Amino acid sequence: MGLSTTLTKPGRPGEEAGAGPTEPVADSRQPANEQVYLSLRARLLEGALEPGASLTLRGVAASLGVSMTPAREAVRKLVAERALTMTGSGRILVPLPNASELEELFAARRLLEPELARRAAKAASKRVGPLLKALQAQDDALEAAIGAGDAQGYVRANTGFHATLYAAAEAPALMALVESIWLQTGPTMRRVYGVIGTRALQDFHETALAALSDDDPAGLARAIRDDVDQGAALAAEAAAL
Amino acid sequence: MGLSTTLTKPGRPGEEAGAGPTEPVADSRQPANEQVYLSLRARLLEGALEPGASLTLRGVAASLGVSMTPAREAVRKLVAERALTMTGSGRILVPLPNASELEELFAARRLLEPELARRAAKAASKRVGPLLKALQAQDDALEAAIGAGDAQGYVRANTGFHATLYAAAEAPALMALVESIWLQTGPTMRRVYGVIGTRALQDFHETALAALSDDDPAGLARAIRDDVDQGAALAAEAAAL
DNA sequence: GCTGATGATTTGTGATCACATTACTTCGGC
DNA sequence: GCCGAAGTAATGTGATCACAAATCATCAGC
Repeated sequence: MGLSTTLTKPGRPGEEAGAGPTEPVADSRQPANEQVYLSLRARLLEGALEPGASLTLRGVAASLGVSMTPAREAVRKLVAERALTMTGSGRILVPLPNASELEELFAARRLLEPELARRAAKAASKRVGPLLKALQAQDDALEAAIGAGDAQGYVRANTGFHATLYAAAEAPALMALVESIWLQTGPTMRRVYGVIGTRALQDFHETALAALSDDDPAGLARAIRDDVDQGAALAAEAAAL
Repeated sequence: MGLSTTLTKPGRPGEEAGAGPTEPVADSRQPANEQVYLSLRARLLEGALEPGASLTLRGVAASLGVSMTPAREAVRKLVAERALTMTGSGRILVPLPNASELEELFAARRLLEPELARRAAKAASKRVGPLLKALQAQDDALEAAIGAGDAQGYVRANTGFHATLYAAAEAPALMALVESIWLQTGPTMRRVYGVIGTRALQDFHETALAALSDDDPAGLARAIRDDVDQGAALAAEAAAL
């Protein structure tokens, strides 16, 4: 049984839809609520959870083999990060940001991410080698996912590229803000994959890598801004879908 | 008994320090966890909770007359918003952002708030009257708090001014990001009051009001940016304190 | 065939308890 | 007087239960 994620119009109350089975975690000495949180978070980031789908505390708890309490902690943490929504009556849903909210989220990304990129470039300017290599790997994974038609892998590799870059900035507070945004755009970003190919896309990741190796923080920031803008355009298109 | 907020080096385990008594809420039909959340959040925003102070779930619960469960929900929500911190062992404390984190937070404010101000100006351009009046009231309260030596009132009025302005932008996603930042800077902002007067301060709120009534979004955004910059300078000074 | 009410079920919330871990206090030794 | 160890108290976590509210399914009526 999955996460008890059901679409808004499921067949029966007990029926489970979407997201495949999740192993009962079990092992590490991490608190249970953290494990549930990470599990849900990863699915959200990758867009594995359908926007509009609903989950239940008991369902989440059962699917990960824990009690209701840690499931509650995890879900409410995600709700606090706006990665999940609770209706007034307490129903938990994967949010479906409307066009206006999506615009806001990308506006915020456009403001914050170039700054993070600039800081990363400055911080890593001494030793760009390892960073470039890691970014190249993420970008390869991204292209591979596109080639393989793996929408989930595409979203994961794309956020991975940005996350790897910004990690070099060593700015935890800014990073937390950006991650919160990603969590919110995650579910819809998956749909973006569907419109890829309907537009001529420019590879700003390549531009970013070039700027980084040229030790050009401003150029890197510009490339990231363009990349976010392109993503915003795709998202706007996908949202209308 | 307060919120069981104890400084890091309190007299005895059961002893309560800081933050005065809080009425047991009780009334409205809001869920208990929300009431606890709002109560803690308000104190955090106003800087009523000393940075570095520690709270306990049982203490919070007892002071508001609820059980441990809603206290947990509220505290963890605040932790998710980085308004509270949990040590690896689970101790809850009011975070004391270091200079570097403070710089990040103000950098984010500097990026996001002018945008929010610009949007507010555009959205309210048809009817600036009521907004101007509300902002003027907040600004009067701010000056009154300064005159009265009320540090808590100062912080409340200052964030109130910004909150009132940005509310006109009707951008909930952006607003949520900014509020998360305020929650993080809140405790240290109280200290800012201590260094006011040691510097010649310019009243950018006045400039902002003028730009708003002149229907000048760019000018308003500039004024807000300057205001944030000034706040950053004060905070940097206060942090060294 | 469709809409409306009614009943059973599921849902989140809050409370309480046991437990492992951590922090604190106290007391002994140098 | 200061430091370190042992015992004690306190803390967050997780589980379980009762309950009120809301949802969904079923079915009667038109």
